[in-house]
Amino acid sequence: MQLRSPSRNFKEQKVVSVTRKDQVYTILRQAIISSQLSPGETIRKELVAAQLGVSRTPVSDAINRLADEGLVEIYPQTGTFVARLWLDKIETAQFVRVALETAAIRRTVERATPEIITGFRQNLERQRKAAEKQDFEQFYELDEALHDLICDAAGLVGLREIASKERSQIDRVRRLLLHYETRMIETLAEHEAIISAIADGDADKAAKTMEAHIAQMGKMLLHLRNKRPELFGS
Amino acid sequence: MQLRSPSRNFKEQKVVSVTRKDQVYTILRQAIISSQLSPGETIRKELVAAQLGVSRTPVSDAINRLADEGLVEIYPQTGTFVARLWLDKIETAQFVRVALETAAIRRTVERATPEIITGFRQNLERQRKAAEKQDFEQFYELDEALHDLICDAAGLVGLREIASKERSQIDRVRRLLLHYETRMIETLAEHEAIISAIADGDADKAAKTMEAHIAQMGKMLLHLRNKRPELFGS
DNA sequence: AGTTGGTGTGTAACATGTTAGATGTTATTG
DNA sequence: CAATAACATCTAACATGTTACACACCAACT
Repeated sequence: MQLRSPSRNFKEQKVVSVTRKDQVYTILRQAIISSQLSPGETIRKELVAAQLGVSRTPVSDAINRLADEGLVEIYPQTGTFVARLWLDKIETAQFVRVALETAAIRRTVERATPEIITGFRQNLERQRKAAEKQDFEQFYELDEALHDLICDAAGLVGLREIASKERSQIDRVRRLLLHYETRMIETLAEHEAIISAIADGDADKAAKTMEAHIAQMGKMLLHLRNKRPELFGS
Repeated sequence: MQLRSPSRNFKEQKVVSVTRKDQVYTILRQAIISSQLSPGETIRKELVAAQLGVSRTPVSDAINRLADEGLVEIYPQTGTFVARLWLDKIETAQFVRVALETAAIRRTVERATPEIITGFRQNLERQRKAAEKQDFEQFYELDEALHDLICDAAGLVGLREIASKERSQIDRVRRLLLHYETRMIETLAEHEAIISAIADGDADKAAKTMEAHIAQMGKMLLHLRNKRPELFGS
């Protein structure tokens, strides 16, 4: 018997081992965030397991992780549900998002190389095209990608993952809002202002613009609650 | 058969259902953060299960959660280890901590009532006593509690849990540092400066002071790596 | 001696069986 | 008829059995 300790031989945490629970997690998360599964809807582990052709174990593991993330609510011995929208939790998520992304953008301003700026502008160009085509889904994906790019440009290992996780609540709300109001033109203008500020090296302006950009969602949220109260909790 | 949907009848998420996996999680987390389990050490699920008198399932669940939190490293089909210290991850955790806590303190300044300020000062008083007694552990606990109090005072549901989770890496490092260097006097002074700034309603000063306070840890970290390189990864 | 390939072992991942408890329903009682 | 208690049912939680795979070890070959 040999005690194996972590050593250099390990394929250093890069093999993003795609276990079944990871796959199930990704599928369910996507389904929840995209509102394919509605807030409040029941999730039957056994059914999910059958549909995906796996046993209950990886499904349970995936759901536990989603519960940590606040995307599902588990009531012990009773049932599992897609998390409803809780205004106070969304408020906290917004706060965290603003805090992280404004801080990240300040670092990004310090570190942005011409190549990185070019990457931003390419994304903006594609956003413009998507906006012209009225392709909401595509525009939304590019929006998320841009925020990820800015996070990455801050040059901190794992920051994107953390930010993305904390953003999941908000991403879900935004998807729901997509069907009611789009603001694509305004959003695009805001993105352009942010990138310009970064290109100009103006950290304060970039942060301020980002903050205002993120804050936009608040008003629309109340609008959604009036139209679809069943999606909300408490 | 009746489809149960989440309703008001539920003991609304307050019964912090203490399942076994939660208990195991708490025990292991505490053991890791307190360095009772050293970075790099092997964790044998079966052994842990036997020691705690439970089956492998709740242990696995707890460890999965700890892996999400970055406190353990799971190598599929190979083994599970207490996470080693990775400078780049700690750097990211520091960044996140600064971002969240400076943002939180700005809100706290706006909302701090006399009662809340009194709570802060009571904590400081106990810190002073602990410092006089050279009671490192007690002082450290009060330190964490103060940061939690400030988070709570920001008035955002769940913020403390998020901040606490993102802080776990750093808490672990601080515990290890405790044995080498204490800085209790200086730390106490920094805490007092932060609270004074809050009491004065000076948000900028409070945030600046907090940032400087958190940044202190950086230097000591390199010191630790020289003394205990085996705790570090990469 | 260093490299390569086969083999054994131990572990996480996965599957499935069992238990406990929360809730809805029905029966019972005043 | 309302309140309450017994019951049925469904689900997550927990236990345990099985499989697949990563790594260590060793032998054979260059």
